[in-house]
Amino acid sequence: MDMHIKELRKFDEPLYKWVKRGLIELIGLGTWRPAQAIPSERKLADGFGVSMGTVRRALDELVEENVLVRHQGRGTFVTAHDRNRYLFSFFNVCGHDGQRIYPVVSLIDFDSLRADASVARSLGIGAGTKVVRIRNLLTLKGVPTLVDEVLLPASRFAGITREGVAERNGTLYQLYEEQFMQSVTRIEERLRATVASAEQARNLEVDPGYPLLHIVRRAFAVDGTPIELRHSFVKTEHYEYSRTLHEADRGLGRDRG
Amino acid sequence: MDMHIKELRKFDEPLYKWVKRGLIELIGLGTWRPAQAIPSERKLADGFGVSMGTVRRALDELVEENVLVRHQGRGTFVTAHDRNRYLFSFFNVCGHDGQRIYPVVSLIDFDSLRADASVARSLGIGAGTKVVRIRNLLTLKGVPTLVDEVLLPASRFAGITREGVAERNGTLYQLYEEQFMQSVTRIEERLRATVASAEQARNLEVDPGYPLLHIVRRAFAVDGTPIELRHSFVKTEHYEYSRTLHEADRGLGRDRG
DNA sequence: CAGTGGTCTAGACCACCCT
DNA sequence: GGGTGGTCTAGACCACTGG
Repeated sequence: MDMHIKELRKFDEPLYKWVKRGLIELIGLGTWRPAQAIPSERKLADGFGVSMGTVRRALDELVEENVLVRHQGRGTFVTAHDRNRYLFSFFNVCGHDGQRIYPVVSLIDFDSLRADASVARSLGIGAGTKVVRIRNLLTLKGVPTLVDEVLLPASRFAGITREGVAERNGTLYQLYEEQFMQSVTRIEERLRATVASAEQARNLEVDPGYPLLHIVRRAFAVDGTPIELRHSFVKTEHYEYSRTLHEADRGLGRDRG
Repeated sequence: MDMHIKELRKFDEPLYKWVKRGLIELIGLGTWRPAQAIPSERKLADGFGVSMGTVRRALDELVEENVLVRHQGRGTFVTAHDRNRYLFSFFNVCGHDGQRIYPVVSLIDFDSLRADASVARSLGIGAGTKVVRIRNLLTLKGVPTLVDEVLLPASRFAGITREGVAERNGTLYQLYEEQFMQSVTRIEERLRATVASAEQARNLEVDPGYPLLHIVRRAFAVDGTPIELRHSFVKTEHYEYSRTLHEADRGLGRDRG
């Protein structure tokens, strides 16, 4: 097994939380890649020196958070996020009739800049730190519908290039996961109404001043730290933003673990 | 204890699912009212003739679904849908800093009309059926922020009056639950950007043409049928719409087991 | 203080999957 | 058959709550 768990247990922390943190750490280090199996529950229990029930509880929470997937009789696997999984999870734009459509993404611009105070706070990095900026136009069934600006902390995406982004297969989040070992498990979105700037109007083929849906999104990695800040501007003439909420899905400050 | 569990276990059903169904049944029958404690885990284990771990698993799921609430050292209680619970569950407007504020609601208008084809389809009723219309202005910290129009199928809200709505304590959803036995457990929201009409502008103290967030909401009862159609128009100058999404919260057709 | 839920153990037996 | 996860047991000790 060779588990080098150097981390100490936190004061007053339940054992299963410690096991969970340890597993997140090991996954983050790339010990097991997406779609690969992790050791069996019995082996993990031995490795961590706890009972199977305790390991099971840690695994339960990681499965609930979609970090792991269990297959009876086969094993427990690190979640692999294919195109559909990410799109259906986090792309909430659909037709007025509720129909979900695959967007065609075209890269408008790729550059880097220094984070101002607001961006730095949102990404949990120091002001003046280098961030990568990606700007896209999303077209749905031939209708230019959404422009966005994605900001990434350069330190977590070392080696990212315009070509890598432009020539990717699938979603940006798959790129984060496959190339940079950053899986998105949670997003936070704030929505406002605004009006189109000259450039947005040009891209979306409307007049300046046309009302747009402005979505500010922060995406979080498995360890709970922010890895992306994204501003999206949506023309809602033919498409709209859609979500179903269950009472159990509380709005803020939810603790799933 | 006196548990008259007549229900038989289903074939191939796990024990804890049977316990869970039994508890839901007993709660539905009014054995324990909202805000009342249910028997302790040990007593339930005895009553059902299973181990505590099995009871615990059933309770875990009911807590996750917000049917029960646990308080260490005190007991396990049937959830009461008070003002805070409904507000935090379904009112997603907050300050730009994320701060949640209690809205002050004032009734603009109350009347009834016949459903047109679109409304009828949204509410799952026949075209021409009578619907009640409630229009409100919501003010946050003195700032008029949201106007909405609520449409209810009159048949499910027999006896609803302007006075009953105006003089309610708490949210509309509490009114639905307490007066009309219609608990809201799920909502579906679609968001668009639009511009203020003359009347909306007057109510929200902006100029006509000001960009507004337009939220179309359908609310569903426990049995999954729609009971409310609501159009909200939000001035997002000082407040905004906010949601946190976990990957586990999939958009459509989710089954919470 | 006694009673509650929160955590944890060290197993058991089963259904399922792969070889 | 041998290994996996799925379920279940019959306890243990702890922290917290209320009287």
